[in-house]
Amino acid sequence: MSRKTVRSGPKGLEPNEIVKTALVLMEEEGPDAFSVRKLGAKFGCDPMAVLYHFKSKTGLERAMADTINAEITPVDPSAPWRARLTDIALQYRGLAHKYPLTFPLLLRFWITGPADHRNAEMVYQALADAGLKDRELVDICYGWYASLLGLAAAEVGGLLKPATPDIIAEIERLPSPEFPVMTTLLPAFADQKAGRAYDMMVEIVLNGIEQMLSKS
Amino acid sequence: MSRKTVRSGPKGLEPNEIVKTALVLMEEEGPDAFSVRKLGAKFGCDPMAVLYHFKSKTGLERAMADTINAEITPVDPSAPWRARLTDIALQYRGLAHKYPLTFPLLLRFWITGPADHRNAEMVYQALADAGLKDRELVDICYGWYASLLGLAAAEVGGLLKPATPDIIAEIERLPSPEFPVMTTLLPAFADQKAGRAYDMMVEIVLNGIEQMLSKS
DNA sequence: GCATTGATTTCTACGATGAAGAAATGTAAT
DNA sequence: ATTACATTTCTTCATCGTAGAAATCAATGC
Repeated sequence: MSRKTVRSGPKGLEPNEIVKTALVLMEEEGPDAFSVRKLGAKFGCDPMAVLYHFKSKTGLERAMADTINAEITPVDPSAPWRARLTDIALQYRGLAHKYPLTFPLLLRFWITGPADHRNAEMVYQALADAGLKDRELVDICYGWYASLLGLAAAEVGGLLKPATPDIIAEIERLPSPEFPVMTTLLPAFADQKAGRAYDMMVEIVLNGIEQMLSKS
Repeated sequence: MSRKTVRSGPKGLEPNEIVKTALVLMEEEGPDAFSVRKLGAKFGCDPMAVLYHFKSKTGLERAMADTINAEITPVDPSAPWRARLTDIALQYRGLAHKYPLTFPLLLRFWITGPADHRNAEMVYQALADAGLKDRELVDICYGWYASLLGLAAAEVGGLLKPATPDIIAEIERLPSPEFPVMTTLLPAFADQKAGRAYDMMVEIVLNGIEQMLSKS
């Protein structure tokens, strides 16, 4: 009546709203401190009320993952395949930066739901238009997706930030005999500005795919 | 007096042994059911005794991550750079298969500890030998590492296994209006045998890098 | 209007978890 | 023996996810 069309229940708790608020909470608290109880508190309702709409906390998290996946906007199907894939790649990077603490969920579930399928469909189409077929098509779609998520997750997840000295010291005390000079690289890692490495890797993979096309 | 032979404490609880047992427990229980208490039980000692050696559960997990990283065996420095990188890539895939439930820790910490640095050093060396320099070298070392872990994690983490029907139905009820034909791809995803896609992606990235070399 | 039905929401309770902090226990050096 | 120090245990606490029963509410059929 008062609401749009039909309210789902006494409190009008809608799954959509729950997920949206859950995303905010996750970004506020981080994956460790994120809890169903705190989420319930945000709605002023019992924790179990929100869990009712998803069967479990994991179900909720899956829905969160799929919801941010749904933020990927469709690419122009008439654009060249490389442009389409680059577009998608940049969008995923954007997602990772917008939801740095939620993004890792995508690598926990890998296949999240409908939005995920829609996105994979775009990649599939682009690769098909590039001229790939059958098994190669499937394999590379899979590979593209996995490496892309890895890259984006690494960028916001801490490949930039080295472990703190005391943590290193802690682990150092363990088994490893040899020790590397590589640490000099770390500051350079931290120089990772504006996703230069990301762009470069995307380019490299696309070039590799193109080369594979010309060979077959 | 002598360090090695003497046990560290009353119970002779050694960090090395703890981590080794922790890895077993993690593979038995999975990341959700893995707990410090159960680990303590395996040693017949108080849970806090194991936490004493690592400052927190997270510290222990970091040590676990670095320990499996340490299983990567050094590559032959005299081999051609492509062979070295391929070797490393395959070793990471092996790690993922050996510790499917522990491997995701590598994507949680990204930089885990000494063993991690040693491995990165090998990649760095290989890329340097390939002819890369400065910023490109750093960027691609970073990108190689991130996409590699993404690929390996995806293979054992479930990109093969589609979400169960009821989970899909659960999420379907949410926002997404359109729905794709892409689902037809999923069975083909599941056909991922013996890491064909993995090999192909490694090849593609290496080709892309080589191409970048010839351009500059 | 009223009872029924089915979908939500709340309540209570349970077992498990990570960890802080004090106390106890063992080992080694003086 | 005494001291100093490293390791282990014990107690306790706040928090967590969720099972299961009960309560609440909207809508439907009569």
